[in-house]
This record gives sequence, structure tokens and C-alpha cells, in this order.
Amino acid sequence: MEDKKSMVKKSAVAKRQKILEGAMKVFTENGFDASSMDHIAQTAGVSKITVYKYFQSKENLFQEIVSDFLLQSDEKKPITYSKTRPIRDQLMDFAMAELYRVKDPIPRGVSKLLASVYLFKPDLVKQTLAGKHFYEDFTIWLEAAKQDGALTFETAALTAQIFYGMMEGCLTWNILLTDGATLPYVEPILAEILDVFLCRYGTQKVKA
Amino acid sequence: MEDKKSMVKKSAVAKRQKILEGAMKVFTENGFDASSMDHIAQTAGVSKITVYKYFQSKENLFQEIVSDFLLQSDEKKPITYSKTRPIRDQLMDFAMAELYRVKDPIPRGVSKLLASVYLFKPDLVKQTLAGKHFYEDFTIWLEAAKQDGALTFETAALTAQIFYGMMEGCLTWNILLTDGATLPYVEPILAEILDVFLCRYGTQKVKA
DNA sequence: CATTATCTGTACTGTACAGTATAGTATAAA
DNA sequence: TTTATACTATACTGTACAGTACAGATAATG
Repeated sequence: MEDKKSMVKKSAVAKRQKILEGAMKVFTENGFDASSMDHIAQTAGVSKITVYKYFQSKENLFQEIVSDFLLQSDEKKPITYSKTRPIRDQLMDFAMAELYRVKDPIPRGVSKLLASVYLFKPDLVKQTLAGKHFYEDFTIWLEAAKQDGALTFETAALTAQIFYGMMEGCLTWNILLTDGATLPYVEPILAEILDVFLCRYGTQKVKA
Repeated sequence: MEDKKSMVKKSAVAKRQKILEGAMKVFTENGFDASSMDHIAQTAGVSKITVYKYFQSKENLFQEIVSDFLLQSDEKKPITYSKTRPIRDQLMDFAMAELYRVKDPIPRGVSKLLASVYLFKPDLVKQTLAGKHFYEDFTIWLEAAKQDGALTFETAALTAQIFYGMMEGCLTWNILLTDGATLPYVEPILAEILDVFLCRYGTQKVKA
């Protein structure tokens, strides 16, 4: 209506995509409960009845957004262990991949949305999130590094928890809760995290 | 009505308390948006109009609950540095104080509630949370430990962030998001956190 | 032009909620 | 007994929302 040019010929998948994008915007800005289907339809530039033609319900639309997003995240190539690159640089790769989730407004919004829904409506996301092994790549990488003698630890799972725990506890959650306002303070903390991790699990002395 | 015995003489503060408790229960079980004033009044065993006699609005009631809870939390005595107790034991005290927030269902519910509201309605809690310095006691303790030669670090603020980051990232958030289901797995992770921390900041060698 | 399918705005149903009005009840004090 | 206070149940107002009905518009195709 307000956009004649782009209406030359919208295929069904394009219209579906348009709805998903509008819904993503509204959901990530307001959370699940405070998002209305009217607002979503308006933001998508689509009639509310059309939204219901593509998605059965608000819950369904929400779940489609989440699984679409997770599908895209899965397309990121895994980081494989290298014997030649410095360990610290490779750790930094994992750290940057984690930070990607919160640097950009869009993935950050989805992360906020997921967290808030998970807190009081876990059933809405549990199914969609089932079978996701977030630390899997890192665990594999850890084992390779241990094999190579670059790291030392008892169990890879525990070590992975420490690394991602520091990342999430020091950075991810702060950035999510402040909606990105603490992003400028990332660097010194990130450096300290790597120091601490390598001090405990590295085989070369790094302690100042 | 259904409880004659306890109605011998309820003072105003007792009735206020009754409402606060009912509201706490409803809010912590359902989150802010999904909690209705009708449900709160019913849970408190009180007429809805009485709720509005004590609290101006739903937002106001929510904020009173939060500030009441934070007031109680402030009453916890600070942990002061001891030259004789092992450093690891003292660190464990801070860790247990942090875990208190998520072990018991009631403080855990409040923590969940605060987190979910903070994500998409920060204005509701920002004022109430302003001026809270959560790591203050620990920072003071850190400086004392450094003075005593028991710990070594550059800046206490960064070191405190690492400690609480590990605690929150590895434990607090997992426990909140699973509503306590991961509590049985705390011990080995907690031990590892202390190991890692002392490995980097301790002055006695603890690395295996 | 006629047909078909899809989309649109508008308006509706039924529900739920925040907050209020009212009329009445229980209690305590005088 | 009277009076004042605090509460209660019930019902209401106005709003917002999920989801649907409908009648008309638009576009592609024949």
C-alpha cells in the first residue's frame, strides 16, 4: 500500500519473510507478552489476517522466528584447532564468536528475547532449543589442543564451562541487560579472561 | 473470610505484609506481565480494592516488592578479610553468599523476576537498583588480601569482575534459567572456579 | 473482459485486565 | 446503641488483545 515499487511481485516466501522480519523487530523490542499481533502486522506492512494465513498463532510465529534464527546461527563454520596459530588467538576467535551474539542489535535482541521467555515460559522454547550443544565445537577444540600439548586440564567439559562462564558472566549478560551500553568496556575484560584461562590451562607461563 | 482465627486483629502493616507476600508469590511464579491484580488479591486473601488502598498501581506494588527484598538483602553482614583463615575458605564464603540468591526458591524467584523485567522494562527497576554496588564488599576484601600478600592483581575491580563473572556465568544464570534444576551439579564447578581464580591471583601455587 | 487466488481494511467476538464505584458487613471504640 | 473505620463482594468502565468474518481491492492468467 505505502510501498508500490516493492509490490511488483512478492512470492509467498518473500511475504512470509517480510512477516518474520516485522515480528522479529517487534518481539525483540518489546518482548513476547508486550508484542501484539496488530503491531506485528503493521510493522511488517501486512494485514493481520495475512499473518494468520502464514502462522497459526502468536506462539507459533515466535517459535518460527527462534528456529529460523538458530538455523542461521548453525551455518557459522566451526573453528578447528591449528598447531601453528597462537593459542591465545584461537581462544580469541571463540570469544569473538560468542560476542557476535550480543554486539549486533538483531542477534542481541533475539538473545534477550530468548532469555526473557526462557525465564517464565520455558515450554515455548525448550522444544526449539532441545538438542543444541553450544559448547560442542569448543570442547572438540580443547581436546585437540590438549593432544597437541598446548593446554592441560582434567575434563574438557568443565574447562569449557569455565571459559564460557567467564565470557557470559563477565560480558554476555552485562551487554544483554544493558542492551549494549557496556560494549565499549569489553576489551580489558576480554584480555583478562584470556589471561586467567591461559594461566590455569595453558602450558606456557603467562602470569605477569 | 476463610480464615477467622488469624483475623483476630490484623494491623495495617500486617495486612500490607500479607499483600506483599501474595504479590511476591504471583510475580515470582508468572513474571510481571502475566500477573494480574485479581490473582494477586486472591492469593493474598484480600479484596482487590484493599490492594489498591495500600499500593497505587501494579507497577508501584512491584517496585515495593523489589525494594523490600533488596533492603532485606542489605542486612546480610559483610565478609571481612581474615589473615588466619585460608584464602580459599574466604572465597567460598563469597561464593555461598552469591549462591544464596539462587538456592532458595524465594530469592531465586525474585532474581528471575528482576532479570526478566530488566530485559524489556528497565525503567521499572533502574531507579530501585540505582546506587547498588554489588561487588563492593568483595573489592574491599580483595584490597585487604592484596595488602596482606595473599593475593596479587593489578586492579581490584577487574579481579572482582572475573570472580563474579565466573560465578554468575557458570552457576547463577544456569540455575536461574533452569529454575534450580542444575543445583545438584554446583560442587565440581565451584571447586574449579576457586582453582582457576587462585591459580591466577593466588600467591601460593595451587596448580595441579 | 472474466476468473481465480490472494491480499486488504474494517469491523466484529470473546476474553482478560487495570482500576473504580457502590453498597453492605464486621469490628472497635464511645 | 451509635459512630467511625476498615474491609468485603459484586459489578462496572474502559481498554487492549487474540483470533475471525466479510466484503471489496488487486494482480496474474486465460
